[in-house]
Amino acid sequence: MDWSIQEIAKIAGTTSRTLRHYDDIGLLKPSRTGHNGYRYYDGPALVQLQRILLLRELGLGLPAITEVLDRETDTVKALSSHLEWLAQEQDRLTRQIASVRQTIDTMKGDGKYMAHNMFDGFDHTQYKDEVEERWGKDAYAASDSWWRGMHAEEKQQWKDRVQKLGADWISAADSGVSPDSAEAQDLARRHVEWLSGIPGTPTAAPGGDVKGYVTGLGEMYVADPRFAANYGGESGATFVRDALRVYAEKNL
Amino acid sequence: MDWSIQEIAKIAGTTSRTLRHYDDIGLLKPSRTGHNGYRYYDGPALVQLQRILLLRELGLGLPAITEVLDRETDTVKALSSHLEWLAQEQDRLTRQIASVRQTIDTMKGDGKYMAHNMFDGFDHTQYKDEVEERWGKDAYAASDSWWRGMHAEEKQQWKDRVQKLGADWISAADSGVSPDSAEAQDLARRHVEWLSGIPGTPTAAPGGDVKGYVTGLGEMYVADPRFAANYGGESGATFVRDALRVYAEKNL
DNA sequence: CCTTGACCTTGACGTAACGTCAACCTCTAC
DNA sequence: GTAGAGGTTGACGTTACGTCAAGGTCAAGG
Repeated sequence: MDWSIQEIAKIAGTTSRTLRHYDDIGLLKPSRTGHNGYRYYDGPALVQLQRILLLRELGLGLPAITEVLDRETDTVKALSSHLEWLAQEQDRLTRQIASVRQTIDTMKGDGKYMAHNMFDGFDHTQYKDEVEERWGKDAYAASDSWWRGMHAEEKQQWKDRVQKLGADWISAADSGVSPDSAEAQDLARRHVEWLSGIPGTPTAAPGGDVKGYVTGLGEMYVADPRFAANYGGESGATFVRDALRVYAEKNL
Repeated sequence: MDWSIQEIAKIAGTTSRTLRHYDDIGLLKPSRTGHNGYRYYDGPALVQLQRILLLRELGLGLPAITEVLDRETDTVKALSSHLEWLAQEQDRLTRQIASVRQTIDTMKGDGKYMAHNMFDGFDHTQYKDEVEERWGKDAYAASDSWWRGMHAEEKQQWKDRVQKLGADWISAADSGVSPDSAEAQDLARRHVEWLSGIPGTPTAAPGGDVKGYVTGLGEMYVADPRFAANYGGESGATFVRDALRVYAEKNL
């Protein structure tokens, strides 16, 4: 008693294409082949097939399954190492989900903060439309008037300061010192001081969450590549973020 | 100021091949192309690239990234729907891990139980080597002596009973009734009664975890296709498992 | 005998995002 | 002139089949 290819496919809950594939890769050969080339499968073949499908559902790759069935590799052993891989994947996914959440929060975040952050080392007029679109006309207008209110020299000074700070961050990151080193922490102090010059920045006054602001800012440097680019790319931004986090924990 | 393909690759932390790929699929075109075909990238291109790499790290597909960058699709929206997908994946992984654990436990499980279970509808002599290998010579010998101790008629009766039970399970499963229906529960009762005839089966006596035994058995019917085949394949085995679980909960 | 439809076969492309040759051109330095 | 480093365009390989495409085979009916 044997079955045609479609029959076992139905019985086992798979497709004929899959069976042909398994035949091609030598995972499951038909028990008999008609003179016309038709594939026929018997009971033991069905049992094998169901083993295969079970292992596949558990996420094993076909090569691994082949090994288990052919070379008498211990099924438990194969599943155990597979389990490790699954655990790693789960871990990676968990972290990725956290990152995505963080990024989303940062992007649609407070708005007040973001609008100011947009000035971080950029010619903000370049981003007018985008700032308006993302954080509203008011946020843009407020910061814009602050900026416009400056004299040319002040503007230049500001830009120079930004540039110097960015350059120092990059060289510090490149030098390989750790984010909690004295050097990095001094940069963090300068960074926070500089931030305080932007209107709207929270202060140590009651209700001002300076600490949250600074750490959130750090996250954003990493999340948004336009900021990251100003700190030497993602690795640099990561360094800045870590340094700011340490600084905020200790001093704010 | 612009960079060659390897230069930005290094700056952004990726490879030149990737950049060529992005060029091919239209995700990121070089800002300039030399007369010799060389690709050159400028600052804005770098920023774009870093955006792309960020989104990619978050797990977005290149088509999705293209859509975000090209068609002004809202990044937050794209990330949000991506987050849903990630959550689903995480869920799937979690369930798969549980299944693999279950299967591993079942396979290397108690041994005592497994050895007996091997008789479940099979000519156990057919599996002598495997039983010995997986659960030890003692387990096999014990069950074997029980089986050998039977008269031919007894053996035949036993086999008939097994066959009848299996057939009834299959027809019940096919009939579409639910596992907690009276019919299925009556089959479960017969199943447990039948099991009690096998030496080594736990009893209601102190220390005998009949409930755990029966539910574990059900899991194994699903996990091992050789058993599943006796109950009409995986769907049938699933039905048996569910029915046994309900029965065990209520009566054991 | 011929047709029709259901079922079978092999062959081959497509999928995601590049890694990895292969064959060949270009630029800089000695 | 010639390395040697770097650039270019193909094109195959990767996972597990889905999905045509083109063409035999088989049972039933006219």
